Amino acid sequence: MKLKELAKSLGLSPTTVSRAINGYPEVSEATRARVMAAAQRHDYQPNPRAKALATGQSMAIGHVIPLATRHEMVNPVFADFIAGASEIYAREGFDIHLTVVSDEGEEKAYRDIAAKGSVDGIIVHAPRANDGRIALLSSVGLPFVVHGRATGIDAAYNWVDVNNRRAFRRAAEFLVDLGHRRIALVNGLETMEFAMRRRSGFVEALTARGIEPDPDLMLSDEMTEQYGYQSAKTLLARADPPTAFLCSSMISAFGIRRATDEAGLKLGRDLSLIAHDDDLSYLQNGADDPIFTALRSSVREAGRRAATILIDQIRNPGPPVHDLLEAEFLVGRSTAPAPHPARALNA
Amino acid sequence: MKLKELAKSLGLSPTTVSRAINGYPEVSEATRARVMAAAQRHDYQPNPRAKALATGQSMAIGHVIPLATRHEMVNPVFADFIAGASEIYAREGFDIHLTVVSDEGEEKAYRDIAAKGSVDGIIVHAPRANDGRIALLSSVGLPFVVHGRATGIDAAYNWVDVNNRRAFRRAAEFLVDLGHRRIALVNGLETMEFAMRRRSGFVEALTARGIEPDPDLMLSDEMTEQYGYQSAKTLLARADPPTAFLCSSMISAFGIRRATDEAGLKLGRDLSLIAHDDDLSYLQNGADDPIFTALRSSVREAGRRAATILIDQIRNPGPPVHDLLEAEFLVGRSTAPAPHPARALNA
DNA sequence: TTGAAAGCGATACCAG
DNA sequence: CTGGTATCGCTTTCAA
Repeated sequence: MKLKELAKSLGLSPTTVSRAINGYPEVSEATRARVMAAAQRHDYQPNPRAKALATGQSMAIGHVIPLATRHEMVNPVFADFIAGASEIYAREGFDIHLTVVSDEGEEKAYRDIAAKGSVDGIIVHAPRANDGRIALLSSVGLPFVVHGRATGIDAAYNWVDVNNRRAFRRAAEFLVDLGHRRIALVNGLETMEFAMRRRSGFVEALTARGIEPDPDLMLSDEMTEQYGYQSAKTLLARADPPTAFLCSSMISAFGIRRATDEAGLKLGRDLSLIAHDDDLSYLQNGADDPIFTALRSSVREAGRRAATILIDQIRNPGPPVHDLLEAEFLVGRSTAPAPHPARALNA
Repeated sequence: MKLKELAKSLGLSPTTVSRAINGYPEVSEATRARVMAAAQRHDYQPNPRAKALATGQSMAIGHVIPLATRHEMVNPVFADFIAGASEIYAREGFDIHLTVVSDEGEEKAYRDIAAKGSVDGIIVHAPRANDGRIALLSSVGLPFVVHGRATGIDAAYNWVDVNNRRAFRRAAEFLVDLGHRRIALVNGLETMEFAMRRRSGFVEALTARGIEPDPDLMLSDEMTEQYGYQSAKTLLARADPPTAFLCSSMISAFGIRRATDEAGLKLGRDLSLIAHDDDLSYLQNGADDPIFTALRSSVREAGRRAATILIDQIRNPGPPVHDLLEAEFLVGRSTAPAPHPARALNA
């Protein structure tokens, strides 16, 4: 069913029908009701491409997700973020236009999307320091929101981020307060902004507590299971192994768990976790494992907020908006002060 | 830059320029070269919506991913599958149109997509038995490929699937051959086709080896970490705990590992894994942890194949195509016959 | 409050 | 081989 047919079947002009459907005020309520009813009855769906061509609005949001070829699997965070965003999109009538690019192809991908005008706005995932994409998008004038932040950018831009620095500072403080002195940081690639922030939160905490951060205990790489495993294995083989791990991803954390397993150690559950919940209460009861639920709720919420901001920017462009989620990266599951499992090695 | 402008700048008609760019034969090679050069120079990108409106082809593939609200995180399999598919799409010039729907909204989502004609084809994820989506899509005549299979469908349709039954049969056989008699199946929701197939492979293997499958040891639910944890915890608390686990997802497997950890057991690495590799060689060397790489390569390959089939169907509709990937679901990492860790409970 | 007609940016038929 | 023009389905002035 197309607009013209609908119009004819009602004895009206396409103009009027279009106006009725799109809620223009200059249509009498009587005709509007008639039109709406008929539209319903015939299950009329306006052709989005025709509409887009006429209005210049595509009612679509682009998500470009970078795929490091070394990644063993796609970062689940992307999916959860998108799930959150799509709740908003669905409500507001936007579609998701997904582009998966390898690291090299990234700039070209953005350029193409902008040139083709296939979307009204873009979500930028996994920003890096001095990220060229931000300048690129600003220059083409396509609204965008960054999931995360990029330092080294002079222009203001929209972003949504969780409070990574604060989360890691707290996590590290927590470990220190449990009595740990040698804490390993198994971090993500520190070309990524979030990893840099996490590291600095970590260092801040140690320094504030009078502990000299040991560079040998601060690792950085793509966060695979393999990476967590190898890192932990290597670290535990040292003469002075760490007694706690602060890790930047659950996937890598599983690798760490495997390594401690193999070493015959029982980790004091010093596995890392991002929690949107702001307090440590679950650490005390431990009834539910909050790793996944917390991660999800945090990332989804970020997706929702980013989508909301982006749509708002599309509808009425204004000054950039920031949104810092007070998410937590919490540590461990043990209710008692953490044991120093590594001592078993030397025992 | 638009076609008309490009044409004018070349002193040609839009018609000719369009023909040159789209590779029509009736253009002299000289003009074509001129046109292509100019297009390059001006970074001309045809407006996809105008093109779509004119041709009736949207050059987009729809992926509809269902999101059970109970899921703690988005199934990473979707992302990896899409990553694989998008390799093909990128090459062939298709875009991805992503729709995330909650279980209830699903049928409507498909109906809308079909009615709006925003895509040239659809990938159906996570089919269920007697899946209504298949009849729906067949009836509207939109090309589609199912990732997985659905029984109870009379019409023929395109699908790509890994050999779940065979994989689980083999996995179970492997465990039996290691000496296990009480093997738990921690399966996915058995309303899902793949889970049903896995279960039947499992049962087949036991039966063939003269072991009566114990219904109490066969669990089915959404595959969360929590589910794996609770299942294992409950099972291990029995008077006659299982000595091995066959599990349907790595996420749940991590939960199982946690439970065995807590029980003071050292799993004989009876963790489950999908591997595209067809032999068991890595079980002997164990140098690398193949869980993630194998999963990824298998699912990505499925994505690639599905995309290939779908695009082919779009271009020249023909009889349905099946593609059964010979992926493996393998068990454990131990090179020696598995210990019976559960005995420790009774010791 | 309604309608006629001119776009939006491409494709494709029909002439030349 | 090249060009004029109708067309795709909808929106949006401009007139009535």
